[in-house]
Amino acid sequence: MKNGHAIIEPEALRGAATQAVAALKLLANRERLLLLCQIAKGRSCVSELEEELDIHQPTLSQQLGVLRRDGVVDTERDGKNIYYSIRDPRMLEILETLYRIYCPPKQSKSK
Amino acid sequence: MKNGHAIIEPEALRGAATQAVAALKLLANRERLLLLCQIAKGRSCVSELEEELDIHQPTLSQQLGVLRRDGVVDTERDGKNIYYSIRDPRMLEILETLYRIYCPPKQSKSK
DNA sequence: TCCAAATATCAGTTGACAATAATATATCAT
DNA sequence: ATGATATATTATTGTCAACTGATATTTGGA
Repeated sequence: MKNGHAIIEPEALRGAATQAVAALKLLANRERLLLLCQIAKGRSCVSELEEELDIHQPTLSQQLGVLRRDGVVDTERDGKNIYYSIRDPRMLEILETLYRIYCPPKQSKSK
Repeated sequence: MKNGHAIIEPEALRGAATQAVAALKLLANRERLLLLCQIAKGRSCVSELEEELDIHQPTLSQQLGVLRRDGVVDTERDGKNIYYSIRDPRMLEILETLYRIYCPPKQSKSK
């Protein structure tokens, strides 16, 4: 890493860290991360997510509730279904980075 | 986000997610994130970190212990002091992204 | 060898998060 | 209005991570 980040005052740094940590906490759970990856690929409704991720419904809704309250995702009702999409572009940026690091195009390396 | 990531099989994706989540968990704590930022700026010893971050010693050592065991940091003894530095370049990449997102050069936005 | 400084480890407590089960709400079709 | 489907909420419980306090280990200097 280039050693030259913008110099930032300790107080501001703490503030930034608080924000960053809030986002990281949301990502730091395997099911929720996969969930966000799925939504990032394109909006999906709860039953689709339930099927693709094999998480059972109340748990899924609870997690989605967290993401909603934190402003990370948007919802849109279409008849009986509710579609989720990513709202916070910063989340997408982090997801991009994670893809780049942990999902290399050719070789997949498991633990 | 461009909708085109490398297509990755569900199993491999789960493996990648497991790895990513392990890293994210380490970052998803304010003190530990600040700690890593500090170390990323240049190697530092425990007492320096203790002073700069105002975390008391056993807690700090415990956190550093976690980072050590997970292969995220390297240690190097110099006399009575032990110096820490980042070992895992992937951590640096994530930290870079977080800086870009949450520590914009000019305007600092809190909360 | 003995002491002080730096760091690490251990045991106990607490608090936050996630899973589950049960129930509630909203929408559509009849 | 009634039933069925999709989603949300609530209460309960179990698990794990982090803080604290006390103690151990390592090193350098007297």
